Amino acid sequence: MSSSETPVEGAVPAETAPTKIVAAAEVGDAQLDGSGPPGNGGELLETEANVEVKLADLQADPNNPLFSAKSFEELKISPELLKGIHQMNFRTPSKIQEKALPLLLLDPPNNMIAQSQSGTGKTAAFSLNILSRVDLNVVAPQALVLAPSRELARQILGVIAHMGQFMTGLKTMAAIPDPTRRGQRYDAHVLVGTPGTVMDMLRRRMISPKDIRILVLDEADNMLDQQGLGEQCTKVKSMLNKDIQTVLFSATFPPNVIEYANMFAPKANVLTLAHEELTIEGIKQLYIDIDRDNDKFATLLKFYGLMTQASSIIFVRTRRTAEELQQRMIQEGHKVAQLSGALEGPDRDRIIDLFRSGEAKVLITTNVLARGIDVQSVTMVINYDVPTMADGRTADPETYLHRIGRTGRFGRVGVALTFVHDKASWTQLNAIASYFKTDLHPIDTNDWDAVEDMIQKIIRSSRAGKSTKEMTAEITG
DNA sequence: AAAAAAT
Repeated sequence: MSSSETPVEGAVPAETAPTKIVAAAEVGDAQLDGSGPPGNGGELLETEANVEVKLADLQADPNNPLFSAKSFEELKISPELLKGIHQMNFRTPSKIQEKALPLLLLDPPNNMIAQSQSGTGKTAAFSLNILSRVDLNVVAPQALVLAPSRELARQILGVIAHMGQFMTGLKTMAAIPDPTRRGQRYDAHVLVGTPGTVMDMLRRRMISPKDIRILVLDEADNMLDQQGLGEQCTKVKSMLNKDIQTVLFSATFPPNVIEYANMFAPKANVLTLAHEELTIEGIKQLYIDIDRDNDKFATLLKFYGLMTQASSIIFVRTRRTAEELQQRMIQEGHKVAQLSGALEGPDRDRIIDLFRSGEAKVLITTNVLARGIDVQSVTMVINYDVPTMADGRTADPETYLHRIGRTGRFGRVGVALTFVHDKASWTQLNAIASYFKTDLHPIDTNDWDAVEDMIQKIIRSSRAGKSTKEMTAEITG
């Protein structure tokens, strides 16, 4: 739209595109030497992926070193904010942070549309931009972040509050349904909320739009594309000032939403990835062929022991399945938590917090938690149901990618296991694999010991904090 | 189908 310029690769050595995901390295013996978990620094996040940078200003050169931040220190941010970044264990900007931060922080502010793989530090990037622009002397909403779920909104708020902990007087608030605050004004510098609630609060004048200068949509493709969410986000934007900085972030931007994204954030600087480059190398993608639908539950039971090695998420298609599966697991004597939009807000808060703390290790959930949720102890993701579109038949590659992205956070390794039980689910998984040009590895059900051993190794490596860079994990010999 | 509103 705004730029017809030829996309230019970023100022990184042009690596060969990672077409082969079927690497044949061996899972090294995890060195449980207490080297500790990787920090959140970018040094562990060398993804090989090439970010395409398209600048709204056609005169500007994307390879200009000014548009690449090799350190947080070189950015013009306050000592208090820098202290918060260090406190969070961020040492070096990740690839997306390196590219996005200089462009986000320019004055006057530019819009941005940015794509980066799951678990590479998108939240920190837009949070830093927000905090560096907040005027603490004005106690009124100045930045608004919208997310597709209550849980994600709370998580983002936590990151912003953590990063801004040394900014004296900073106030942040969650704009999510809260019966105890009915009718009260939301006078905080930064608000993070869900679209419907924010829209309602703006209408009721509980949120003043007057000083809002930044609007961020996290999981932007989902926010703009999904029926309901899209209208709500558009309505919210229409109630804000016209000249605000609009920032869209996601791991995925399917072709059908790009045009709308460009209208929502016009003249944006755009950072994109080819969809072949979206899969995270550290996530070992497996599938298991199950003969009959009825055997799915029995198969799940076989994995329970592995699931409790660290933390695991089981994704199902419907709220009802989530609840039924939990009941059956409990009947088998297993401890499992369950979360879906069918629960009340306070129960949702309680359960996700139990899962974060590790008190609940196995969580059954719907797509409500498919996107954005960052629990670094998650080593295993199980797709009990293959993700499909609304019709229940067509494969949903984006949701698959977001689901498996709940593991393998910040360069760690993880396992993603998808259940295939009939021709339809087999076709769907194949469509997903070819969409991302990824190979999925079959689990050999005849050699359970080998399966257990292989997954065990990955989990142990993950728990030891081994990053993909340190250790290339593999499954098939 | 799920999510998203105190509609």
